Amino acid sequence: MAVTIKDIAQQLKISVSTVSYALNGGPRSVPDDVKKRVLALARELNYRPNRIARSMVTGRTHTIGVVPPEVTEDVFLSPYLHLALNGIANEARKHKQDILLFTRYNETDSEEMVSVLLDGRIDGVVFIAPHFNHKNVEMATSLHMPCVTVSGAPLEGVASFTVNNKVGMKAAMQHLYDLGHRKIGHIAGRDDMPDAILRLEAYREFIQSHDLPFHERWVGYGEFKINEGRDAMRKIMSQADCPTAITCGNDEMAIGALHEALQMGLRVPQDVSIVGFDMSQASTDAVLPLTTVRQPVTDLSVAAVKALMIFIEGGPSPETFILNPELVVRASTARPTHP
Amino acid sequence: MAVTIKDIAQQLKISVSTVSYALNGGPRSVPDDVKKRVLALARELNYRPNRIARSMVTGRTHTIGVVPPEVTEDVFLSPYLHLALNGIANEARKHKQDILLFTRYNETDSEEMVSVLLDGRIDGVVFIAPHFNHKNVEMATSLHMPCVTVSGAPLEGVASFTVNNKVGMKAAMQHLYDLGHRKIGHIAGRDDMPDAILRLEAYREFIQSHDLPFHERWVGYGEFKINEGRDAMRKIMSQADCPTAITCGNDEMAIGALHEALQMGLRVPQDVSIVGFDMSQASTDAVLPLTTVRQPVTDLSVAAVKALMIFIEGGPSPETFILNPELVVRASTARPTHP
DNA sequence: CTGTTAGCGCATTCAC
DNA sequence: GTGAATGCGCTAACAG
Repeated sequence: MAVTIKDIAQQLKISVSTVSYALNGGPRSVPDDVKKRVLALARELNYRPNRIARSMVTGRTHTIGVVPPEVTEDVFLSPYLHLALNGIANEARKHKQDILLFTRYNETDSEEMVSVLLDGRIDGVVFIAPHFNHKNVEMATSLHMPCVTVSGAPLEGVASFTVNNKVGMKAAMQHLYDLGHRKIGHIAGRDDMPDAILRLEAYREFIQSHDLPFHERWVGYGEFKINEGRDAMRKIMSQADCPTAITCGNDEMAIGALHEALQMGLRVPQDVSIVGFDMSQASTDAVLPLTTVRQPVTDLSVAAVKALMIFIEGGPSPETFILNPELVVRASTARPTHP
Repeated sequence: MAVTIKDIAQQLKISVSTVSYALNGGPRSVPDDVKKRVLALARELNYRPNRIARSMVTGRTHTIGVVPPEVTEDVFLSPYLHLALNGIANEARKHKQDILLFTRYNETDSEEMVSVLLDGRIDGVVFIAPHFNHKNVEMATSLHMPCVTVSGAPLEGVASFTVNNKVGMKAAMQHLYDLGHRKIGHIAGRDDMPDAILRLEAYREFIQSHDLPFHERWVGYGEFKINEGRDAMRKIMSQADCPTAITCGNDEMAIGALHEALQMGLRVPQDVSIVGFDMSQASTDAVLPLTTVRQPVTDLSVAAVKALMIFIEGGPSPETFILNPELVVRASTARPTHP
């Protein structure tokens, strides 16, 4: 049995309230000698305040929740999630908040999911890249749980911290266009992920607005993973009439595409240019540094937590923040050698 | 104000215990019609059980804590941590446990740290690669908090799930030796991290037992990060008399070493062979797939959580598990061309 | 079979 | 200035 303030009170023959005030340094003052004795005994008995009990009465837990995009095996292998988590952890530490990682809610059952969120263990929650169909976020907000999202869908009444995906992909396309590319393909991410959809749309819009040739067979689909990038690349580049450049929904698929291209005997960037999205560490460490669209996920996460904390502490509601991403030109793009 | 079982009881003019039993399906039976009405009203009122309150009485939180090796800015960028976290999350989900990530304890102040751990929010804790000086782990254990460690130091009375670092490094050295290498250098990790120390020791022991030449200037030191691998490699390989092969304390530094070698105009593996440690994803995605010692961190984490849960649920204490790692030979090693 | 009640550990209000 | 008492929401022992 753990030692409680009651134990201390009894041994010192004083009341629990006095002990509580002495331990917390207020709000009511306690004579110095009494305070000293309380502190001494607390240390001697190895007293640890029970935060659960404190939460019951204060309503604050000093813990913020983090909900990953989905709950499947190995979600925590996603580089995107790492960056977000890192930013969240960095900022949370500054606010003396710990992080509760939800591992087991059920995306398909909003009821259950929201119950888990609202069960009292957290003061607020950060959703990482929620899907379009993520009713949970809206439900949680409407039930007065402070929420923000990092990336993902712009949702009704929920502040989102994200980059302008269309601006980013447009910059990638413009870069290729300026280099002289006219036959440009795309490897898109999950079709239920807002970011992926917007990037694909921007690709299509650029193709149209610049009267570039478009073939559905120049577009591949994956779920943001490296192997899917490989598969899509193989399909696209093994056609007789294939593009000279590829934009990708994220860096991982771009790296997969890069590896596959090399394995197919293509030279990058001479035979095919590749552009990623995110500027992940992997894109820097790749065989050759990837040209990519920089999405400062860590910074966005920091901003999201900052706004969330202000709200939790009684400040104004967080507001959506959309950053224009910049293109980072590195070694995976060049002018086409045989246009 | 959130709705409670008391609200439901009042509206239905029944007792809170009946509501509680109806909601929880036991331990005492409730007539079907009453149960039905309770469930209906609960749904209608959007009732959510408060887990904090439940924890107060049951003593269980269904949350396990995770403590990173240290709490500095950007710890969550460590690939090693990702693998561990991923395994922990995978297994935790199976046990319906969420994860509390400690972001703010102070490693230098064990008192404070332990207080945070023991404040009632978790049922047990996984320490990831604790340093040698990690008094906290032993203290937490002695205060009856169920603990396990993944990797890191073998600590008094705490079950550790780790690989045999010496066996792993020895295998790496033997592989190079068998290829014909006699001049072998090493890039070691942090000198306060048990794993790094053991790997360095194994390197030294192999050198001695095989009567290989040893120079302190062939040994570099880093903190497991990619840039430190670069720096160490540059120092080592820019000497007139330099090694033909390098073993590294982890994959990240090996990748740094690889990049630096290439940048220095050296061919890998012809001019210099490089062996990593971990078999991280990055080691597979690198410019050329790294020969490395496979440390199945994810699997170890899964095993650690499994054992932890058994203990939490009243089973036997977890026991230390030490796995012999295997060498994975890939493209970064070959026989020396000019020995 | 069901209602009343005693805590869980703490912060805080109320009464002295 | 200090002790007693209340309640946070819930579970489970106890009493009817």
